[in-house]
Amino acid sequence: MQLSKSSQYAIRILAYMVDYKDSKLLNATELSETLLIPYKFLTKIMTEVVKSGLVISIRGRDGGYCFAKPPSEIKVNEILTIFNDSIKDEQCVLGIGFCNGMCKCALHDQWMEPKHLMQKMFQESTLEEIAGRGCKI
Amino acid sequence: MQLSKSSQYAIRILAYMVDYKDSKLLNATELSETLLIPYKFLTKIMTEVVKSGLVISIRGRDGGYCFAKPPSEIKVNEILTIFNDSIKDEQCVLGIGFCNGMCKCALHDQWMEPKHLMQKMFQESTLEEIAGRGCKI
DNA sequence: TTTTAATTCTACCTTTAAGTAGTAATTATT
DNA sequence: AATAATTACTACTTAAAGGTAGAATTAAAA
Ligand code: SF4
Ligand code: SF4
Repeated sequence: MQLSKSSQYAIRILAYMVDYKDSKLLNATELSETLLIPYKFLTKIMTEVVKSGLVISIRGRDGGYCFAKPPSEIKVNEILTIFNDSIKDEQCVLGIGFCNGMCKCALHDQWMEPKHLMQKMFQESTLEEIAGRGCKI
Repeated sequence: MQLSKSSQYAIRILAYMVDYKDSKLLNATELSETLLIPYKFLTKIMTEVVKSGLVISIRGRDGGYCFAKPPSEIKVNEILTIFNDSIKDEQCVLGIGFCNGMCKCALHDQWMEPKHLMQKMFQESTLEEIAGRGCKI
């Protein structure tokens, strides 16, 4: 019952980057050290994030990462989508897979509410919003 | 964002068993075939469920499984506990791990509500209840 | 133009979850 | 007592997630 490490790390990275969105590029070494995320894993993840279009990377000396669009316009769900962790409508706790109106599994009714809350949480929260709360780790 | 296969299967198996709780023992072959769960995996899972004390197994010819206590007294959460899938209070979407009141992660506040709903769902639902709903797969 | 610091690419390694195989132990039936 | 049908045990295999290594590429700065 957790997001994948890739999604977890990506959210933390981008949330951290919000604070520097107008000031400077953040490079992988700095992100890795302050967020305590393995450097090589971080770069692998960020390469995917860059390919998704959320972030721009500048290669070479003095390079780093910055947002491709304002973090106020980036929904958390967009990050999850990159790693295929977005919660789909048909996704079930029990993961049976053939969930339609006809045949629902034993926990279906009670699962709907927390599922929708999580979908809402991910689809409506922007990076800007969540970065404003909590501490920066 | 899903339960482990072990927990998923165990819930389905026990929910199915509720319908036969007073009539007969159910054996692994029958459970495996009707629930489409790999036989060898099913027996492995059931051995753990038996060890947990929720279910009794009768070995040898005409053997099988039956409940050790009425399914109306078995909470879904007891099943999850066997496979270490129970949702702990300190468990986070972002899984950072040092979640205390002092330092909360970016999604903490929004995560609390669905988390509590899921905990409630698992801790309060009995096998009897969930078996009454949905179809038997 | 060389050096240096950065990302990206390709490939691999490690750990965990999921699943399989074979055999031993147990028990009712014949 | 032998047989057949059942669970339990031990060990292995496979697949996926998580993580690492090293070289290639890029671009600023000296
Ligand atoms: S029946 Fe409902 S709870 Fe079960 S798998 Fe389908 S959507 Fe999920
Ligand atoms: S701060 Fe809250 S949401 Fe984040 S890991 Fe801790 S408990 Fe979970």
